Order: sequence, then structure tokens, then C-alpha cells
Amino acid sequence: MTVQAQRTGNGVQTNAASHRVADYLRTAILSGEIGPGERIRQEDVAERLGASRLPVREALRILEAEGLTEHLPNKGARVPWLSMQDLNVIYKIRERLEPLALTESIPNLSGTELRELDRLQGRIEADTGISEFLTLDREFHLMTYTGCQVDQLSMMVVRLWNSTQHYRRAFMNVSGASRRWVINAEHRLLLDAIERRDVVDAERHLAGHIRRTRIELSRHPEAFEGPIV
Amino acid sequence: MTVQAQRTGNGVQTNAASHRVADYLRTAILSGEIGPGERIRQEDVAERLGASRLPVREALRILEAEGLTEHLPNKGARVPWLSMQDLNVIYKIRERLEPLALTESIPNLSGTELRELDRLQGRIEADTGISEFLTLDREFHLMTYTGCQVDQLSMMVVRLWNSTQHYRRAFMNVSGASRRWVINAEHRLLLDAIERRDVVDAERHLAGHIRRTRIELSRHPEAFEGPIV
DNA sequence: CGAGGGAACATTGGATCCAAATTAGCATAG
DNA sequence: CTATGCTAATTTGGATCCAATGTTCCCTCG
Repeated sequence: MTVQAQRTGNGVQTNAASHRVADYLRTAILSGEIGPGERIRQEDVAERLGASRLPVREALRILEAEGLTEHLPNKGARVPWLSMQDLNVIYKIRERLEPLALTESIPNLSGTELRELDRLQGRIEADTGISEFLTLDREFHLMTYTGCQVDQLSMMVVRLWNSTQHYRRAFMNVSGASRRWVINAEHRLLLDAIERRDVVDAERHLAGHIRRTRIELSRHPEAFEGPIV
Repeated sequence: MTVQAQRTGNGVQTNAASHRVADYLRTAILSGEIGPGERIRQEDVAERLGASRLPVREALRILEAEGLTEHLPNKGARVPWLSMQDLNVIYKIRERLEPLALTESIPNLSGTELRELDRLQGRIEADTGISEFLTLDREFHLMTYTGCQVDQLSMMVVRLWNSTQHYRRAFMNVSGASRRWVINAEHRLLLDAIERRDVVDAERHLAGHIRRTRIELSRHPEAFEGPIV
């Protein structure tokens, strides 16, 4: 979790108010509390966090640059709807970027971290609710990138995950629980390659994992119905 | 140039002051006017643009999220130094992302755009100064991605280019003019594949082009000496 | 002469205030 | 009864003001 906390935002530094607000909003969006299409009123946020509107405005600019919100002049910020095509391309990006992150990470993973990964996968296989499954799955994948030293790369990966979070949830709701069997099997293959420190094999498994998820997702257009355009 | 202007920042919308300021600062950084390590005083910028400090602060948050500046609490913003390792990984990212952008772009490139690309490459081959060469080279590559419909992807590509801009300049200064021959040859191969709409071949040429540039760049550590740490 | 401390200055962080733009509601005309 | 135009309220955009933090320069003491 610390990994996420560190990397979700902008990297290393600062506890300035803007970033605290940004973290708050990010969490709210990722948890689904604020869904696509929903508007974000500056004063609401300011009031809830006991701050003035200024840090909120800065935070919104940050989230906008991260792609988590969109900004309409004089109309305010809101969480954008992604089209199926958008989603598809985001997964294609992940398909190329995450294997790289993994390759950069694997050599630096400690034995402790490998055991932790194994333990996490064990928890994923336990019979939990959808919500927890998604959380753990996310945690698992991001943890495989823990060894990646370059902030810029980790940041991009996390942001890609962030922008798809809402649709993962929607997708899991319509797709059957059988998906989880497939995912678990693929995770085990991936984990095995990581533990052998076989970067080529790990990359291949990961790319396949993401690709198959993307294809599966594109079969459920009802999962991300946008607004009535 | 319109392509850049549209995509350099955050995508489509808005001419709000924050974004105008962000554009100004971005240009200043990319042109080398503000170099790595240099500090950015809010009031200086505000005064120069005839605005108040508030839009400047928002702009700095945007640039921070883009990775163009770093922010130290109570100390202000500055352009960060990149280590050779950072640069290296950024090029590795480009090596994976840009071929994807190209693949997404090629089917949508019009005949006019293809001719424009050819014309651009012609200008690159003309005997110009280093500065203009870098500008044209950038314009050439970004133009090959014009057909890519997904903002998120184009944005990532442009941001990667942005963060390396200063070091490309420094590198070209130390590397001989002979580099340009190699680059031109590679561009021609790439262009040929694009005109044949052969995405596989185009991807291969592009990935190789970037990879070779990265390796060449890593041979010149003196090109990006950071601050005395 | 050098090191440490303190005061004045400079710069960033945050809050409040005012202006501009959009939205919603209401009244009126067709 | 519906549609259109006007007015009022809400909300964002921008500027100024004040507080907190950091920095610099000078003075004093060892």
C-alpha cells in the first residue's frame, strides 16, 4: 500500500495541501465514490476537507493532467466517460508498458517481496467479494513493479490503472466469476516466471494476460455504457 | 505545428489562463530558455505574462504532473535534472510506446499527410543548423503520429519527447554531424514503410531507430552532466 | 579570521474578495 | 399549454491580501 501511496500521486515529495486534496479526490474516484460523468464542485470539496478553494483548484489541475478529470472552461471539472475504443487503446498501452516495467523491476525484487507476492496471490484465490478481488488484483500487479526504479515509468503504469479502475469494476460485475479462474491461472504462470527471474517469459505471460483481459473486456460493451450522447 | 500545439498540453479544450501560462512555460523549457536545475519564480512568470500568481501556480501543478518540473514544498518549482539512467529508461519507454502510436496512426494518415511527411524529411536532409534540425526531427516524428486518435496515447508520447528535449540538444552538440546521416537513412526506411502502410515493418524500423539513438546517447555521458551532487 | 546566531528580506502557501460566465427559474407571449 | 426571453442565483475564474517558511546578510563572539 505504501507503494501505491507513494506512486499514485506525483512521486516522492511534499505534503502540500494541493496534493492532499488531489489524493483525496483520486481515492474518491478510484473507489467509485465519484463516477464518470459526475461533476466535482470546488466548494464542496473545499468544505469537506476544511480548506479553501485554492488548493482544490490546484488539485483539479493535477488530476486533469493525470487524465482522471476533464475540465470545461467556466463549467468546472468532472470525471470523463471513456469510450470502448479509449479503453481498448489504454489496454494496448498497458500491454506494451507493463512488460517493460516488469523487466526493469524483476532484477531488483527481494526474496521478501517474492514471498509477499505469493501470499497476495493466495489471498486473491480465496473466495472474496468482487470489490476486494479488484483491490487485491491491483495490489498484486503493482507490487510486481515495486523493483522498478524509475519514477516516470511507475507513475505512468499507475495512472493507466487509475483511469481504467471504474470500468474494471463494471466489467467484473457483468462478467461471470469464472473469469477469476482464468485470471488466477495466469497469475500463477506469471508469478512462476518472476520467481525464476525469467524476464522474457514473464513479459510474455504478462502481455498475454493483459491482452486477453482487453479482448474479454471488449466483449462486454454493456459494462461501460457512456452518457446518452 | 498545430498538432503540437493541440497535443503538447492537455489535449483539446480550454484557453483558460492556467493553460496559457503552462504553454508559455512549456515552450520556455523546451526551447532551452529554462534549463535543468533552474528555478521558476512564480512572480517573475506572473509579471511577464501580465497575470496574477494564481494561474501561474495552477500551471506549475500541471507541469509538475507532466514531469517537466519538480516541486519542493515552500521552496518552489524548478526543472529537474535527469540522470543517465532516467534518460535511458525514457528511451526504452519510447521504444515500446511510439511503435504502438504509429500502428494506431498509420491507417488514418491521409495522402496529403504522407506527402507532407516526405517534404519534412527533405527539409531535414537539407544542411541546417543543429537547432533547426532538432525542431524538424521532432516535427517529423510527431507528425507520423497524427493519425492516432486516442488523446491519452498521443499525450504520453509528446510528454516523453518533452522531458528529453534538453538532453537531445546537449547530445547533438557533442555528437558529430555524422549522426545526421544515420538518422536520415533510418527516417527514409521508416517513411517508406509508412507509405506502404506496412505497420509491422514501420514498427520494427521505429523501434530500432529509437533503440539505436538510446544506445548512441548513452555513449555520451558528458552530454548530460547533472548538478554537482 | 572564521563560525554561529539573529534579524531583515524574499518567496511560497493559503484565504478571502470581486468579476465573469453559466445555469435555472419564472414570467410572458404566441 | 408550450416555447422563448429575461432575470436571479449559483459556480467558476482571477486578483489581492496575509501568514508561514526559507534565505541571505551582517553582526558578534570565540
